[in-house]
Amino acid sequence: MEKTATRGRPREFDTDEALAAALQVFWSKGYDAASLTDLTEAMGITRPSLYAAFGNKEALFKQALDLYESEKLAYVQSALDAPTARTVAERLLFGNIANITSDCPGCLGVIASMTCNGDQSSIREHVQQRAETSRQAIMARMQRAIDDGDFNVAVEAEAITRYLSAVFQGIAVQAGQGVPREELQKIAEATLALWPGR
Amino acid sequence: MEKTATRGRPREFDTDEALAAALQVFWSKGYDAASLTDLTEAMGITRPSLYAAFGNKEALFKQALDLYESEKLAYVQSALDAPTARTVAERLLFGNIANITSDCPGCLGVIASMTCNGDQSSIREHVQQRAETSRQAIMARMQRAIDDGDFNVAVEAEAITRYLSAVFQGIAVQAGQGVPREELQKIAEATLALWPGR
DNA sequence: CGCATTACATACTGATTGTTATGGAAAAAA
DNA sequence: TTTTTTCCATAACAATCAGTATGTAATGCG
Repeated sequence: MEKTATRGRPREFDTDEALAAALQVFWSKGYDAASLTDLTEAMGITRPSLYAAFGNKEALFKQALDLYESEKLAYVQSALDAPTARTVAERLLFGNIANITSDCPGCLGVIASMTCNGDQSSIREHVQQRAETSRQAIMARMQRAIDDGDFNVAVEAEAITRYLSAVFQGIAVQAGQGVPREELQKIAEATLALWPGR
Repeated sequence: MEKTATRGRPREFDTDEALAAALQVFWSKGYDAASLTDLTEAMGITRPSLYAAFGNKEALFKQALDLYESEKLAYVQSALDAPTARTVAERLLFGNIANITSDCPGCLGVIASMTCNGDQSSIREHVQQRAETSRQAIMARMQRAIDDGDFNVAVEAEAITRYLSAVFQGIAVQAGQGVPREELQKIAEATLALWPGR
């Protein structure tokens, strides 16, 4: 733990605030398009301070992603705790919409996974790995729902999960295109209206 | 028409081939990430030749988008000609998957609309305008299907169109993440299994 | 106080971006 | 052939990118 090594000149900015500002930038622009100038201006710090505090751009992004997950994606856990497959889907979709339309349009996960398609890009792998973790959790929940008899037609856990993810991601794409929240909610409502079971 | 103003030295490359190569690059990398070096190498021409033949990067992209629409999106028209709402959806979804998994993963429209989120970026507007045109056509088709009694539940044309678009885009996103074709097809099959009507 | 340590501010690095100026090569028109 | 027009090849352009070297200011410790 490096809690209080308060020797030398103290920092003039709050690390958490700066990270939140960086998250905002990454969220609205994506990884590649977010330049260090954009970041430092939004964070209110200089380049050397950024590197001293966060390492480099990639490390900063990963820390911003941590913040994003802990702050913005609490609804995923809430969804997993829902009693039936339908309510799981309901919470996921509407939680996603609320999350998406809160500050900036679009979903950071979707944005980042498409934005940085350059070469090796460990960022891409990193984002996808996190998404995969969530997907596995949702799929396990769907399997339990199948065992519980939540569905009134035969479904596979993986297929229904990928289907739900597709609607989820499509909503994020359309949000990024400027589609208003009410229309996004209609997508979610339509999905739930077609949902095969309780 | 500027067909044969064959005065002076003739071109040493085929414009259509070069444009097809450029499309390939834009498709796999997106607009911003596709550098002039990437483009000229893939096209087999030099930078000045590119600028003489196509104008600049933005104009090249728009011409590549024209080629993309005419070559790859024929299935949209085919889908609009389908007899029922269900078959329209079927052709759209499977046509999309076939298109997506043919050469490079991902959908150029989705990729481009998310990739270039920088500032004004007329590219973004351009892509979205084309997508909007397709969406309007699909929505009109869905309205006709409603009038024809294709649906067995009450639906709005805009809502069902946006829902279908969301699945469509979600499939493209997952394709870009490397999800194999069979899984994408399961998404389409699930969507059709839940489709409310004929 | 003086010293060590840490952070800030300015300005720079080398690489890469899209775009273009310059000079030579090739082919039709004179 | 000479001229004219268009193309290709090399190399440069200014701007921007991520990342740093350097010097100074501010703190805690002795």
